[in-house]
Amino acid sequence: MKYHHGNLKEELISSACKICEASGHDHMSLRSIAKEASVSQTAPYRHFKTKECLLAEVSKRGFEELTERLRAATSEESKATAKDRFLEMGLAYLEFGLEKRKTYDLMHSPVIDKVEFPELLDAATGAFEELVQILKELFPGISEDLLGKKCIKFWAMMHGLVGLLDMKIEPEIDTNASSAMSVVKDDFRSFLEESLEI
Amino acid sequence: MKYHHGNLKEELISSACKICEASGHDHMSLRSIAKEASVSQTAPYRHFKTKECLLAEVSKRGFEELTERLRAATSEESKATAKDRFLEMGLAYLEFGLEKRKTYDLMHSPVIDKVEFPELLDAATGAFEELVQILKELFPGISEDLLGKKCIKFWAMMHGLVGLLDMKIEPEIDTNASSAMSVVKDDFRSFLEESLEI
DNA sequence: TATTTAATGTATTCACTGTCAACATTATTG
DNA sequence: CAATAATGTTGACAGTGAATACATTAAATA
Repeated sequence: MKYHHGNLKEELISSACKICEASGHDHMSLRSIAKEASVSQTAPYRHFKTKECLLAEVSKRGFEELTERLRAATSEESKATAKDRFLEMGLAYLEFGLEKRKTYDLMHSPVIDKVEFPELLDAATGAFEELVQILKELFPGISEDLLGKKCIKFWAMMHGLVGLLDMKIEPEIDTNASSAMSVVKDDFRSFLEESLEI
Repeated sequence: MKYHHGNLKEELISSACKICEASGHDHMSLRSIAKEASVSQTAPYRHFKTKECLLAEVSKRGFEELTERLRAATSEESKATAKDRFLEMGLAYLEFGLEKRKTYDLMHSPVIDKVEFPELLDAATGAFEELVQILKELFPGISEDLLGKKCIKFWAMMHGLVGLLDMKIEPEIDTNASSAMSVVKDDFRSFLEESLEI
C-alpha cells in the first residue's frame, strides 16, 4: 500500500460518477467518495478546491458522454439521411437522459453554477453544438435566427420530456395511452418529426 | 411570549417558502426555517415527520400557485378565444417558472419523491389538468390518445424552456437572436401556436 | 370545575457533513 | 544529496437532520 496513489484525481472522479449514478447527487458526500477511492476524507482537497468543483467535473463528464452519444447518433458513416440521423439524435438524447437519470439530474441541477465553471459550460455547449450541426445540415442555408429557434425548441422538448418521464405527473385521461412513456415508445418519431416544423 | 405558537405549522411553511425562494432548496435547513419562525430547532418535528415532508409541503404550495395562475390565465371571463387563453396559459407557465425559479426547482427536484406524497402528486396533477381542460376546449371531441400527446408536448416544451432559460447553454450562433430568452420575448406566441399542431 | 390526557414546544445529544490547519510522506529538482 | 514541492493523513470545527427525554399548555372528560 503506497502512500501516494498516483492517479487519485481520476479515481476520485470516477468514484464520484459511480456514487452519483447509484445514489443521486444529493447523496454524494466527499467522505463516501474518498472511501470509495480508499483514501482519507480530506485527500480530495489536494485535487479539488471544493466539493462543488468535483461535482462540476462529474457533470462535465456527463455532458461529454452526452456529446459523444449525440455525435455517434448523427455520424455520417451511417449513410442515413440527415433527417433520420436527426431522429436518431433525439432518441440518443432520451436514452442518455433515462439511462443516466441521476447524472442527468446533476448536470441540470442548480447546485452547480455553470458560470463558475467555464469548462463545464463548454462541455454543455458542445452537446448543444451537435444539435446545431445536424440542423444546419438538415436545413441548408437556414437563417441564424430560425436555426436558433429550432434548436431551442428541440432542446426544450427533449429536456422537458426527460423531466416528465420521471415525474409521473399524468393527466386523468386514459393512463395507458397518454403516459409520457407511451409517447416515447409509440410515437416518438412523429413527435420529433413534428418538432422540425416551425 | 406564549409557549404555544398557535399557528406554527402554517408559519413554518411560509418561512420555508420564503427561504426557498430566497436561497434555493439546497440551502433550506430546518434550523434556519425554525429560526425564521422564531422557534426552537426541533419544533418543526411536531408538525412534520421529516424535513422532506416540509419541503413537500412547500413544493405542493408551488404547484397550487401554478395551478391558480394557469386557471386565471385560461379563465373564461376574459371572453377571449380558447386559443388565446391557451397562449396566455403558456405565458403564465413561463412567468411562474421564471419569477419563482428556485421554488420551481424544488418542485421538480428529485429530492422529493412525489410517490411518497400523494397530496403533492395531486397538486402537480392539478396543474396538468388545467392544461388538459383548455386543450379539450380547444379541440372538441379530440381523442384521448391525441389529447395526451398534445399535453405532453406542451408540458415538455414549457418545462424544458424554463430549464433552458436558466442554463445559459447557448449555441455559437448569433447570441442575440438565438438566445432562449429572445424566443420567449419575440416569438413565444408563434412558438406556442406551433406546438398545437401534431 | 378539577383532573387527566393529548398536543405542542424545548434542551440535549448523536452521527454525519464540508472545510481547514497542522503534520507526514513521497516525488522532483537544483 | 539536500531542499522543496506535491500529495496524503489526522484531528478539529461549525452546521446539518434527527432522536430522546423533558416542559408547558390546551382539550377532554369525570
